[in-house]
Amino acid sequence: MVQALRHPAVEDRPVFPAAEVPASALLQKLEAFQDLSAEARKAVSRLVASAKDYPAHTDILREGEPADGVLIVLRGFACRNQFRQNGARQITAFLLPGDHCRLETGLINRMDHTISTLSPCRVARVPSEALQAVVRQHPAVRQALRMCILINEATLREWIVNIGCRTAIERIAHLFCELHLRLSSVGLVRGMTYDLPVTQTDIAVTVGLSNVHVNRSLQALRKQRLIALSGRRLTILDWQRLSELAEFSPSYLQAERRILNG
Amino acid sequence: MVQALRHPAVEDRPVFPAAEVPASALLQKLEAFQDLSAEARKAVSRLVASAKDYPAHTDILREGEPADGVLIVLRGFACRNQFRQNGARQITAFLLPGDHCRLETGLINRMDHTISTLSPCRVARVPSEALQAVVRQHPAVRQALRMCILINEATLREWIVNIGCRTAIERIAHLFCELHLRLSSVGLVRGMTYDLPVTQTDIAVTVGLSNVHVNRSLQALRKQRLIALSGRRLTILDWQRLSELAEFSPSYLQAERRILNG
DNA sequence: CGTTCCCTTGACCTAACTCAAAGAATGTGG
DNA sequence: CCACATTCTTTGAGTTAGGTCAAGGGAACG
Repeated sequence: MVQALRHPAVEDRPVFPAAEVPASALLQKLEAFQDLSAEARKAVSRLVASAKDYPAHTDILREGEPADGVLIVLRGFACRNQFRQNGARQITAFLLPGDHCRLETGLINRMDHTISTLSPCRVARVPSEALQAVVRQHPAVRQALRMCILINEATLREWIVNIGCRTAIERIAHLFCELHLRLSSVGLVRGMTYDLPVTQTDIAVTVGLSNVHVNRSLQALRKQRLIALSGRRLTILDWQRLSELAEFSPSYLQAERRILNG
Repeated sequence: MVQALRHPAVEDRPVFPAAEVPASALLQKLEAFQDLSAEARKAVSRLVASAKDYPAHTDILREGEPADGVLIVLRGFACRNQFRQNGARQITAFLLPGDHCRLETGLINRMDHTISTLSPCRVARVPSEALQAVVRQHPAVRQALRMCILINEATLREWIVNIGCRTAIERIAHLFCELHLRLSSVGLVRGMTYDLPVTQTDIAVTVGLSNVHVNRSLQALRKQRLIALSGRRLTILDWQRLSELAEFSPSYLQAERRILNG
């Protein structure tokens, strides 16, 4: 069922209604880096079997709470948040389906920031020991997870560049390109469209702008026919021009580019 | 030899002339996290024995070059740089004495950014195998290095917050507080003074501002008697107020606060 | 002792912010 | 299924933090 997305006159239904979200994003992501044996797949699946559902805008782990192990997002968008005393907030990472984040904070095993959901999420919390066991038995899993960690780090650096020296439009364009690639690697992109279950204020807090200015920049992107965005569904109308505008070079995500500009 | 630093009327000699930089910053840093046996210390020392000296403003590793293993800075300030096509630059990390950075970039073992010196540096490049060997024999070293990695990551997040939602003055104040703590953990702070062998433009490129505005913000910090800065030597005159201004909370560095405000 | 790099200052500009309020959606309870 | 409440998005008007350009003054370096 290929979609005709030539015109932004799009229906506003989600691309992936909750029921038909592709199964294990986690496996899909890991297998992009390493072939996994049937047992490895099973072991990984068991790890996340006890995942729980969280509504949107809910804290999964608050700053100061003791924490250990990893958190794995299976469905929905979550994020890492840091707060300032004046109430200002900064999102320092998006956690998409298949993403994991380490919770070990070293000596002091307490969160130094908050992890919360942006949309409704399904999230597994995996204790260190369980993870260690799997990783010890399945080196391929260890290797794949290590790749994820490297990518996460490269992404943090890329975000610093984004916020540090790009204009408002460029920042947003860059974010959209990044999300496209990350989501497509876990099968959550159809054509050039993906669900972006996030408010404009969330985007603002991610790229270091005000919500008003994000709104205006989005309109500029729409006017230039680079994107269509409504009802929390984003379509990239012109990948070529959008990625050029953002100076987006996907190598930091270590993903093969399977972007075909429709 | 305690210094009288009540007045910013300071002599402009470096705090640590090249000759008397404290020996192995690396060991000092690792031992802040883990006690090391004599053999472990020796093994680590051997690892960095082949360090080379680089002049200021020199690329150690350029974007696109194949790379592997780790880089360990023993003396001087280095940094990770990312460039934009228009020539704009963003520093995404400071590499201080004792800091290391992984060079494995995963599948594609190529640098996705450049590492260069800010001041003259002594840097060791350690191949994976050599490091692996040491780490395998000395779990304490592995553990300490793991801590460093977690701290590096937390620092990246903190920088995103810094650039994303603080004012110019706050950003610079935050950077100075961070550097103070990091340098003091490797014995490179005397009283409240440390060498900051970096231009104002470097600072600008670090915190996402223009050099002109950094200059003006520095003057504001001086006028408020929070810092003294001249001849590449920084003195924090009022840690209390400076860290409050920056909303600096040192926990992400996992260092015991041994800050005594003179 | 000249050259180069760095810091400083001034004048002007603009990208992005704030405040405020009106429409759209979306959700909720009756 | 409708009425109400809430949360988002959009728009307008005015402000400001920080940028740009340009040029002079120091300090450092070969």
